[in-house]
Amino acid sequence: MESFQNTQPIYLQIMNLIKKQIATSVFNPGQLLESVRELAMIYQVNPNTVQRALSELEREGLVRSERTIGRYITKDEAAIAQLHQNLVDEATSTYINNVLELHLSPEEILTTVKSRLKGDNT
Amino acid sequence: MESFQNTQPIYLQIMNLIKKQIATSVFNPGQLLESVRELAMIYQVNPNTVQRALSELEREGLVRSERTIGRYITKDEAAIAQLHQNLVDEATSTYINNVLELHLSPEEILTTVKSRLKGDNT
Amino acid sequence: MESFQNTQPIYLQIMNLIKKQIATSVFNPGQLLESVRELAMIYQVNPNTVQRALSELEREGLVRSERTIGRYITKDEAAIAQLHQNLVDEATSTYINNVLELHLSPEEILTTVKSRLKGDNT
Amino acid sequence: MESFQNTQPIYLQIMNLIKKQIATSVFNPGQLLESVRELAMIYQVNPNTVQRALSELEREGLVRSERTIGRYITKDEAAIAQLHQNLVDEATSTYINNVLELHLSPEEILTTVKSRLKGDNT
DNA sequence: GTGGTCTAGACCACC
DNA sequence: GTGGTCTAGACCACA
Repeated sequence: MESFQNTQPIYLQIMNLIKKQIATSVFNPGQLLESVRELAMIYQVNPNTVQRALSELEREGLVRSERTIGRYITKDEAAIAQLHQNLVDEATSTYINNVLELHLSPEEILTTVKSRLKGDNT
Repeated sequence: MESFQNTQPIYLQIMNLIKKQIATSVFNPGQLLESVRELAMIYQVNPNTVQRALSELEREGLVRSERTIGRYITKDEAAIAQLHQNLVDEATSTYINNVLELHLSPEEILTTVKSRLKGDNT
Repeated sequence: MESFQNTQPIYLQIMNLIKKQIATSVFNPGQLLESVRELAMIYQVNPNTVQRALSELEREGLVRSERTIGRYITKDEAAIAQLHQNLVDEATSTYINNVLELHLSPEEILTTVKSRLKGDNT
Repeated sequence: MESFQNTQPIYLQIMNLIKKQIATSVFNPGQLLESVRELAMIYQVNPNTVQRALSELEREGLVRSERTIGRYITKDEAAIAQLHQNLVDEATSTYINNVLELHLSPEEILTTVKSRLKGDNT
């Protein structure tokens, strides 16, 4: 049985977006993040939703909050590297599961990826 | 600017599910599909939603409706092969865009996929 | 320098209250808890505040939430025993720090506790 | 029924702080206290709040005000000894009530305190 | 009915 | 200005 309506909570979407930006150095280690209110404006969501996303990121050690100042991206570059690796692994797992369900063999998967990487079609 | 709240319409989700089943021969070419009512029961959705999904599939030539009898999967095996190819390509494009955004080089992508295919960790 | 206004967040107070009730078998292992709305009525706070307290307890593994049904106290009796031990240790630490600040020697502390336990004055 | 939001009035917090300092000879018997204004600076609170705390202490006989000079700690060493005893007793009562609520037997309480006093883990 | 999420708006302490 | 907490009220999916 399938479960439709897979609407991922907005705070999780924001978390993942920021994670990606941390992992790809859009936000640099130790950098001061925009304030909750600014991010809420940017993302067009309620400040509480941003607050929750950032609290979760703090719990995961990727962000450190400093009251009366703001939030900093972690300086722990090892943690950032680990985050990056996790994102890559997750994307890869999802992809491979997808194409395995389409009955592609490992060899076919590799061939597909290779040809896609050579021919630079979007 | 990001757009959150990406609830994909249920009829699209059902379309994609059926496409996958056609492409992987869960449904065979020329096979008679379950009725709209039955599919609605199976997927736990409104019959109108199933109806819409099937109409779209018919527009794409993957399903053919025979009034008073029901709906058949297309016998056009070339179209099915093409569908399969499209699904693979789409998944591959999405994946590669994802990891390119994570700043992986083509070589790193290949390495990642290979290692994931060898060590068959879920 | 002292920091006055030590107002502990309500959701933490509720967490600690429920923890104590779990540790002392007011709530039994596996028992179904009152609903968020009921607890909000009982504690005279907003349902969101109760929700937060329970989410934290779930994160600590003391409560398990079952959607459409409610929340259960964990069946993990080892975890409950550990919780009980933690509460005892915390209370003891706080107490001993207090009386050490009052310049009591360990012998005096023991004497005080003993005499308090014999003479059953409240 | 529980009552949350237990913000203890600041003047009470200051009273208790000064009591502790009297009981532990941070302030000596007969010593001249800092002025209300100075204490307000030290504690970062409104002078009225300090005023109220000192008035209460005077009512309890622990402080004596000498107009145009200032406030003195009482010279009554018996009163100070009694104060010290009260603080110890109060802390002890609170602690023992806490652990009794956690269903510890008197023997277990003693064991817990002893072990905590030996292993001096903070 | 249940838990979960989101919004809008408020207040607080800190600086 | 900042982060943090709380309320009131709404909507959703699930059963």
